[in-house]
Amino acid sequence: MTESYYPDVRALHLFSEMADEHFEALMRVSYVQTFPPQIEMITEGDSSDFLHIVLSGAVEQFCTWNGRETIMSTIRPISTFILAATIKDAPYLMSARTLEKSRIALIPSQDVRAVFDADGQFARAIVTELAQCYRSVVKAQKDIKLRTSLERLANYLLRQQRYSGGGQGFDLPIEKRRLALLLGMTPENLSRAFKALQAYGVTVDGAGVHIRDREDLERFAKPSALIDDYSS
Amino acid sequence: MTESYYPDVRALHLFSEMADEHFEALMRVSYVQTFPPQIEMITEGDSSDFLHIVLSGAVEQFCTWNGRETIMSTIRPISTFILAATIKDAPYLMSARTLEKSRIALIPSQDVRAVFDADGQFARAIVTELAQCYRSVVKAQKDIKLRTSLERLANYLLRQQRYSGGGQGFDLPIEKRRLALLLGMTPENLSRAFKALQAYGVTVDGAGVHIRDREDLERFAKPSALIDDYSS
DNA sequence: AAGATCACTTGATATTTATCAAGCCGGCAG
DNA sequence: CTGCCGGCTTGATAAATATCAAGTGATCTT
Repeated sequence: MTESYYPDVRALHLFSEMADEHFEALMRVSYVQTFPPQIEMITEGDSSDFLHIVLSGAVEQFCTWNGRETIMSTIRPISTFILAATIKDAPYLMSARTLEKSRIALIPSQDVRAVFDADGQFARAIVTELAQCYRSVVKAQKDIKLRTSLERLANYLLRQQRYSGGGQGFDLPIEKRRLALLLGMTPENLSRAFKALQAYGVTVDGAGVHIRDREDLERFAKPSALIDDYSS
Repeated sequence: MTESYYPDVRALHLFSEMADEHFEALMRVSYVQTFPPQIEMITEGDSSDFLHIVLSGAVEQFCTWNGRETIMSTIRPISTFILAATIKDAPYLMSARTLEKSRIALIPSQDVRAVFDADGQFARAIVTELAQCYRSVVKAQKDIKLRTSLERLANYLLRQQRYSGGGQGFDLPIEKRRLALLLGMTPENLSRAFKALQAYGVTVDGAGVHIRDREDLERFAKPSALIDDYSS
């Protein structure tokens, strides 16, 4: 197995500041696996033996209960996931499946915990990352408890537009039926919600979205830094 | 100001393992303040200058957007809050108000961060605490995205029953109008939901709740360790 | 003790969201 | 090329949830 992914992992804020020897130690015990699309890599309730890093492809975290399913987040390269379960040595709260063919690096959880104790910089980075994850879920919680589905979609589109460079037109990064579950609604209602947003200058053609006048949409969506700004 | 609260704070998992000198250093720069009921101590968006610890009384975290309000959690002694904002040195995502007259200890955020770098045990404890907080929000998110309001109430009652000793009767720890917002519904619908749960042996008189047959209610509520077990 | 206030409840109604059942359409396999 | 399949859409309907408007009962205040 090639070591070509080391620099990419090293560049992650989680690993960028730690001592070389500790980074090397982690990389030596980790390995890379390639998964085909639509494979459930992690099932909620299982014990967390590895910290996962998405090197290429895409992974989604989802949860099920009583026959229902919802999507919690989509993870794209290069990022880690299930850090909290790894740290706490507790069962996964979310399942994960590949959306596309994906390369995943796996670092044994016990080694992550060991290096945490030995490397202060790494410990600092883990805490920052965890705090970031925590704040992201709090924002998601505010989004769903304070907004209607139409408002959630409008704000999602505004975030996505910004993320994709700020131009009027951009492509949805995931299928609509998945976006619906991510936003806490059904695919049918997502369809209707897109139509309802035409009144605010939003047009859709397949995965392509066009926002005629951002300010017009913002007047309806009322985006807030404390919900929609994923960088803080 | 008395130092009588030191042992209580020291007993928190967050502070129990750290070196004496570091604990003393934190306590020296911290102070205690007593707030009357219904005081907004923290407003979302403000910068996070202190880590807060509820010594007595009760505090609730809530969020607002576009004229709407929701409650995120209730914090009772002895526990910390807004740890993530303190660590990241980022704005608060949630506001906080006292429910009763409360004594709050305040530790300057910069000192928390400094001791974090100096004390590995403390760093470890912070990470564990943060991971716990993260997992709690994920569970809350699953609760609200996968369940109807009636199911959320049923599971809340089962959790509360267990928490209060497991007997058939127990008292709601917060007002019903607050419970409604915590569960993501209106007070009116909470009232109706209680009535609907009569069909499963739940009776309510004021703050008192009686569950005739736990198993009967569980058949409807379908509690899951991955949503309702707050200890893992 | 009388009046005011507030949490809670109830009923009627409106809105939001989900479900069910087709139908459309583009990609893909045979 | 043709037919099938899956994602998407649409319409009709049902269920869940919110809103509005009273009304009740307890507590607090004066």
